[in-house]
Amino acid sequence: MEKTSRDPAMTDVARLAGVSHQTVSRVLNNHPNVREQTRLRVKAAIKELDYRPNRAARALVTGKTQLIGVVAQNSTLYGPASLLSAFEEAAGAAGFAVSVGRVKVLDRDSIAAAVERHRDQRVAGIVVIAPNSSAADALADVPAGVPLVTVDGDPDRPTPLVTVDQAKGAFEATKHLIDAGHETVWHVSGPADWFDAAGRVQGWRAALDATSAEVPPVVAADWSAASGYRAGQMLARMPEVTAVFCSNDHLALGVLRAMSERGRRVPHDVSVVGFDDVPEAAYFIPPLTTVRPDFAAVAHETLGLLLEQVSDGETTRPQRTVAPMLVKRDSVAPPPR
Amino acid sequence: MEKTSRDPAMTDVARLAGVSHQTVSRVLNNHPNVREQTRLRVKAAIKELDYRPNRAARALVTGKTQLIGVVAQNSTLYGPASLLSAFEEAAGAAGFAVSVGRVKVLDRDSIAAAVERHRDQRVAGIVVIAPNSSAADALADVPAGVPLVTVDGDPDRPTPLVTVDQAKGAFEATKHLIDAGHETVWHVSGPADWFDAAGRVQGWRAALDATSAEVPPVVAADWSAASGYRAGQMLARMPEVTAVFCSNDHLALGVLRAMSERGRRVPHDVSVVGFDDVPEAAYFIPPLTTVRPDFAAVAHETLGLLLEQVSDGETTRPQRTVAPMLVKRDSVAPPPR
DNA sequence: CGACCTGGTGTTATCGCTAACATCACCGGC
DNA sequence: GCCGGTGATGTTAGCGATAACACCAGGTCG
Repeated sequence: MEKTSRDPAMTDVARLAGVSHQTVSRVLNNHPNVREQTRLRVKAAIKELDYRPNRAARALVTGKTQLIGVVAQNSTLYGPASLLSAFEEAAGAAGFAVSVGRVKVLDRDSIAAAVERHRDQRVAGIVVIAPNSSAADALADVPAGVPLVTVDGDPDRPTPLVTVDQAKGAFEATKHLIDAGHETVWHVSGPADWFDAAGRVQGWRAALDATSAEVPPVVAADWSAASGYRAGQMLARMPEVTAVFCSNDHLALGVLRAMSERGRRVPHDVSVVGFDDVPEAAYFIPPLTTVRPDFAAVAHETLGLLLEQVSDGETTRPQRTVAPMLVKRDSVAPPPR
Repeated sequence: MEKTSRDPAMTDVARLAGVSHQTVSRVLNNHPNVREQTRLRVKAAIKELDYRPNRAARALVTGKTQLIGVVAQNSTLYGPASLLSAFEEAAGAAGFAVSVGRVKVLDRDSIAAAVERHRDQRVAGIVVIAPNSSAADALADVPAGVPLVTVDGDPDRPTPLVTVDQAKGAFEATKHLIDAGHETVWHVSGPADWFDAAGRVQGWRAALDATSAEVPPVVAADWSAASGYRAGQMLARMPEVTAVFCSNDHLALGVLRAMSERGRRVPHDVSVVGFDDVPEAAYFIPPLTTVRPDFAAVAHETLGLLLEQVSDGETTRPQRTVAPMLVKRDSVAPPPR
């Protein structure tokens, strides 16, 4: 039986088209100085042979790959998962393959190891989804010279960074509640070491300060519905609580449930706003008013920033922020009189 | 300013160690015929220069890459997301990089395009997460000869496939309810075109048949909590319903909530079992008895099957199944008398 | 004691591509 | 009508690894 012959190479295309392999290369790379007729002949030959350029050979001679490495945590949290998914799509559309290095915990060693694996692969650039402080710390170890963009990372660090404008979203959510007539707004917060959570606290506080509203204590939680439920049980018992801004939709779901169990109707007695706009948010009872981050936009900005670094070596505007959008549904109403 | 000189190559290591580059290659690839002393000298040189082999060069000469392509849907559903995450980890541990090609919808064209992108990259093999029938259909277009493993795909197709044993998990869940004393078990199902959902229906029915229990009509839903809630509202009104097996935990959550709103206590009045064991399941009220698929095991099997194909060209046992585990919590009790 | 193996090493060719330079026909301008 | 420019193409030289073969010392064996 005959062994399957090797994949067609550039010379095979060249032979079929009656040109040199270099001309084939020129056609492939859209060089200007190729006669139209020749270009067509070459393209026909490429199609006929189902020729695909060998990326390894190209990478070898150019010293560049079309690969982007992403370091992400091994979690299924909505925010990071959406971000990753959006980034893969954006990079794919730009002709880059995305290699994902998963990490169990966001600590220094794991992240350093994941970055090393990517460097071994000679990725063109690396994106790190670093939503909490331990992850951000780990980036100090990454040697300079590797194009690197942090997503969801520490806004106080000078590394190139793209984030959702958490503070702005939180500000708008809070202001929306105040505008509805609430005297003040309580806040159920995510984990303190997450930048997302910190930014949302900051925006919430700013909105209260702007109208000289009293600032109640932050109710600390993690990102889970369970912890939102616990926080909600507490808040439901306090009659002065008429408006709650939750750091994400799952927390809000927990609060919604606690309120409902205590007989406090949403939005009639208590208004609730979330953050993330998870797919189910519109099906909560009542449909949840929330803040929608534009993950696709974050992904695009990230890719742009990274490719800028890849080509220029340096970046002029290292930090970019994407404004989220308030999505009004049915969980906000004026306070009861 | 001096331009950063190029990365060290094998010859640089060779020069430093006083050997030929071929000897360096032998050390790197663990060839037997290298003197121990030489091996150590070479290793020291590698370390000193922080040398990393150029994968492009290796791929060029060997014709193989260390890349695995994965095609997955652009969704954040718990099952597929966990699977992807687990696979990335497993492949990473085995020294393979994983390139993810996201697809917006699981239709023929999108999947074919994603597969083509991976073939362009000359991945060693491709994994397709194809949880519903349209995705499985699309695989008919994939040319033979590319190592390919389907995860969560159509069990009736002859392609190499790894799945959770949905039927077994559903069987056990249902049997657990029957063993607790329930006369029959109702089922809230996922979308009919998903294999996961179909397998769970099948297992549920088998368990009922095995004990000659009456088989109530399937309550059809999608995967969302919202649809589970709607199904639950209906079931809660029917006093003869004492046990419900839900096709996933989110559905179960919706059912739980509907039951609670109607004053039917879980597990005292109605028992509920879910599927997936999402992280929050232990924090539902009551903590949910559910079926836990072993995503890590699925990932390992998948990788194994793929690498077998890569090396052998053919596979002997093309279909593998991973048994899930029943996790007993507090949502199951004997029926009320 | 010379032929032969064998473990350790070096030399050379090669993978498929792009960059750089070479070639050549043809053009316009003085 | 010769010169230099320019557009279209071909030729050659690597990129950095592995594979195949060559080589050489030292031991084994007939």
